[in-house]
Amino acid sequence: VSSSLDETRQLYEKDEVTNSFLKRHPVHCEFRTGKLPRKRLHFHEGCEIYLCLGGSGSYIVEEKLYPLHAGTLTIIGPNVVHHPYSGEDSFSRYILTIDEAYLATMGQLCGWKISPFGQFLGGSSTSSHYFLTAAQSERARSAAAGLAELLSSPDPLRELAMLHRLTEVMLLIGELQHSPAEQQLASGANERLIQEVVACMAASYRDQITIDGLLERFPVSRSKLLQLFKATTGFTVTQLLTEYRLNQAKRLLAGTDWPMTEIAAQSGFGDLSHFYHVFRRESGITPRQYRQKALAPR
DNA sequence: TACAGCTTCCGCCAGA
DNA sequence: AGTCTGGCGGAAGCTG
Repeated sequence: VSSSLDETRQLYEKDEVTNSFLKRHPVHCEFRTGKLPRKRLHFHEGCEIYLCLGGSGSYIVEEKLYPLHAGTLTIIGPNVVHHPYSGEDSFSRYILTIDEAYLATMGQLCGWKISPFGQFLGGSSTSSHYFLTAAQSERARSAAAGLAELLSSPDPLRELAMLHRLTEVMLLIGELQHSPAEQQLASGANERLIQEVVACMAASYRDQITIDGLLERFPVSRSKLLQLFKATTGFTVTQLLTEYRLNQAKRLLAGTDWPMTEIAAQSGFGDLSHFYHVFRRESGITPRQYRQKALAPR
């Protein structure tokens, strides 16, 4: 029992990994390959740019489900709930994270009228998703590879070189935003089904949701829904539901001084005792401890 | 698709 | 009074 408790503690720390990266340096870039284990739906500071170079999978970002395959580029705003998933060993990607303040400084230099994230994400949305051509994909890959290499280099001109690489990435994103037709690859019926189910769950996780309720709205066979959902998202239906609820609870804990009864109710937990149990199990600390950590000065 | 068997969840109560 | 843990039984979810 104690070892699994340690594991959940470590999971909580992992949530904080991106934040601590950005504290040390405002830009982080890393290449990873291999399947993604099911982890937490989570949020962190800074903007995340996710470039997929091989294999396929899917990315839950708030209420959206984006398909991932070679040449997809996903941009996620700061503190936006997300979770990438792939069960394939050949899945490879670059993950680039940029500190909010750093982007704001770049924005000042470039004379952006709206916030850098608005500029970056194309308006008021909290995320965007693009399908790159082979040439665009190669540009993004080489810039990301350059960034990753520079991070471990003692080069005195490193910061300048990184800024150069970063500018390449942002120019590409600017092009993508202004390209006339965003070539939305037609997704299959199965994929659309799960996209709609995820959107439905994200919209109503505060209420009681049951599998039967979902089946009334989406008339497919029970086993098909459950199996497809798991294969696509990496979560079972109730697991994802709990993830949405926990993240809402975390936001409310950090952002309000509401009592636990209110936090639990507004997050979709019908029972206070159950809320405490689940929170403890999934994050390793109690709700009050989470609130204290979130409010502590950095 | 239907179902059996197993696991996990959920709401409730009691108590620290 | 508010926060948190433990345990229980029925309900619901999940897998093969």
